Amino acid sequence: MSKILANKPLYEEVADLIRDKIFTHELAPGSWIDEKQLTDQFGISRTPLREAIKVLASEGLITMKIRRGAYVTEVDIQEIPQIFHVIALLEGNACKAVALNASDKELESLDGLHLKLEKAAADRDINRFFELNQDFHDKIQEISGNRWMRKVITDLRQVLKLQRRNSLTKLGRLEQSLQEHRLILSAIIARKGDLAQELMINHLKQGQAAAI
Amino acid sequence: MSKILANKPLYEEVADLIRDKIFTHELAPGSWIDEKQLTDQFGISRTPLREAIKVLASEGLITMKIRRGAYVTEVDIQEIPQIFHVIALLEGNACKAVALNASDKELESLDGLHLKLEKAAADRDINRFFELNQDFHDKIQEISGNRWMRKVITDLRQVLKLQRRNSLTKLGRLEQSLQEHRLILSAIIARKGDLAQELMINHLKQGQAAAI
DNA sequence: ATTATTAATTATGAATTCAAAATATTCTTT
DNA sequence: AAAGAATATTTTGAATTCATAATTAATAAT
Repeated sequence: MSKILANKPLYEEVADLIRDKIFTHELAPGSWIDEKQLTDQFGISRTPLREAIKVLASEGLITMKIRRGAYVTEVDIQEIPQIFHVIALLEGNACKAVALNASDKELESLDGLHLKLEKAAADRDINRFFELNQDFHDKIQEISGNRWMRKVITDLRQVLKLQRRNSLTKLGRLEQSLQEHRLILSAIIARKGDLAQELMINHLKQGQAAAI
Repeated sequence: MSKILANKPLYEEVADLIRDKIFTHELAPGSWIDEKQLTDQFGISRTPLREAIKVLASEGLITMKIRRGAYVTEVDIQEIPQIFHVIALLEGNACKAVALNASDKELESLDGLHLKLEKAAADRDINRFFELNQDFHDKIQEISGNRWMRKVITDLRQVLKLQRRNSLTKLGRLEQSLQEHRLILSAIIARKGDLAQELMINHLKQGQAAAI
């Protein structure tokens, strides 16, 4: 690593690197973590690597077998709807809260984000769309102001990323997702809490269907 | 430790021990983790201790400051309602699911648990009551069958335990809590999903009020 | 006596070392 | 040649060691 004056502990940097590898499927679900290979690759010792592995295990991304090693968690396909269910419950509720309580200024910033999303879609910039799509959801949670709800959703989305590869890349799904966002946004702006909630839940259900 | 053939990795045992210390307030919120003191006390080296600390940090129980150490997380009092809100949303939903989908056998086991709870209350066995109270909630989640929801609730309850000391020990609260459980159980058995959900949410709101 | 500066101590972050368990390989034996 | 036992290698779990940053203590200067 040879980094002078790190602002982050090494084990966190390493955890980030491994997370990336997991999400890009460079480390695919079920594959074993080769400590030697990774320490060589990262140029670090086993200590911070093993600390990182333990953290990822407590996030559910990695599963540890005692005296046998650790492997990337394989999410049982039948658990995917369960995870979506929890996310939908929470994001739907956050959405309702935003519709009912957000300040005009907050709604403006949400609207601004959505505008960028429209732009990315028009440009057919899939990666940017994907990123902004995530930002839109995250912004709603931010505005709703429940730090803990946000953390839970973030963690669960992370686990979903183990499985899902390309739900948004499916032709037509992008356009449909955009349309759903439009509806959600207008319900929020119209201060229709229940409608916004329902639309968000439906939106996530669609995403789930596309993911499986 | 000097334990031959451990079935759990040492760092997990240590994490459990530290969790206990945190919940009993032997390690109170805000107090710094003294690595030397703990390694001496547990008779282990710093390696597994530090691994445990990192896991607890990712659970939110401990906060780490780089090159400065780790301390028991102090939950901002204004965040408590946020945490309760998430728990209520999830447990309420689980409760509804149980009312609508549980098998008769599962309801029987839930009823059996409640009976023990009544017994403990009659015996004025506070500790046992507290334990069974937790089991009752946990059983509902188990029956509802969403592993991930359960994990989320467990983690959040853990954070709550940082703060709350003795909400159930308050005179009268025990009896009231029991009465609320009775209502929830009968709504579930009567297969009234929405009512069961509402009662559970209300029950948790009461608990929150008592906790603050 | 109080503040600055420097030195000593302690604590943290990370690499290395060591012991034991698991896996792979070789050597028998049939 | 195949199965099983014995040995060697690798890998994991945990203690120890080492370097550096942070804190405390001690000294000097105003």
